[in-house]
Amino acid sequence: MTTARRAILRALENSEDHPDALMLHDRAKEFDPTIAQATVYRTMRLLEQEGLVEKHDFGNGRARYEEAEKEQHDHLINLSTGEIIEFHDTNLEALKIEIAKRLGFDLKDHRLELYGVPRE
Amino acid sequence: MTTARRAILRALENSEDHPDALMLHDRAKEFDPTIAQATVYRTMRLLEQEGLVEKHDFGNGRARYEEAEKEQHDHLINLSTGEIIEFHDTNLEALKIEIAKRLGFDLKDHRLELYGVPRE
DNA sequence: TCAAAATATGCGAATGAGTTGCATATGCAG
DNA sequence: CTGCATATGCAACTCATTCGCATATTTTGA
Repeated sequence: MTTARRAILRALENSEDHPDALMLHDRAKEFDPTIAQATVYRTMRLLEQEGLVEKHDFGNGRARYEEAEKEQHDHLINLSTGEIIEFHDTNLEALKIEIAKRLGFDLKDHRLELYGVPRE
Repeated sequence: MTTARRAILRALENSEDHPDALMLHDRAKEFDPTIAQATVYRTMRLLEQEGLVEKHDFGNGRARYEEAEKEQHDHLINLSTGEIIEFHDTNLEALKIEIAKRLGFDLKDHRLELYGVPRE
């Protein structure tokens, strides 16, 4: 556990949004001003492999991260604002598992993103 | 309509899988041996913007494409083999729309991929 | 507590998918 | 056929992410 890693973890804890590596680098600099981007990338890869962090691709080139502790949820992206809304639906979870089973698979992972615009 | 574009369209028609730009480039070379990668990228971007092609990211860095005419479906990726299986589930479609609505949004697009291993 | 071994860091260079500038080639309208 | 608009090939460029390597920081264990 190094200064750099502590800085990244703190930056992550303080983030309510879904930051990308650049944002995390900026935020981590507050706790360790000399931290390098490469370290952020390396640490995020590590955290992802350890299952402590989830990596998402919301479609604009940069990977975005969130802590993995929370209960299972998916994302809805507001196309008007870019805002990301988390949601959970039990029926949906069950249905995903059931569909995989029907096709002859055990579901190991999944990815669901809804893209929508606010209803006027 | 140029030689290069015809070559790419034929390569696409002949593809039952979900090829990436490199694969399409290789396959298109059969019809136009001098075609450049840049042309494949440019053409795929065009086709995607026109809505004739769908672009997917199944998670290994290269975008993958399929013709867009078919009816709506999602993908299950076999983690053991990389094989991609298409499926359609009406309940799932309805549920996605309903969830978006519940959150106050009109669903414009979505992305669902299931990752699984064959049940032994 | 301290030195050696192990691991992580910062830096800049490298990678790899996708894009772009530009001079040339091709397609199409008249 | 000619002229002009558009597309192509090539090589150079982006941009996110990764890597090599020399140095710095942590950890181990005597």
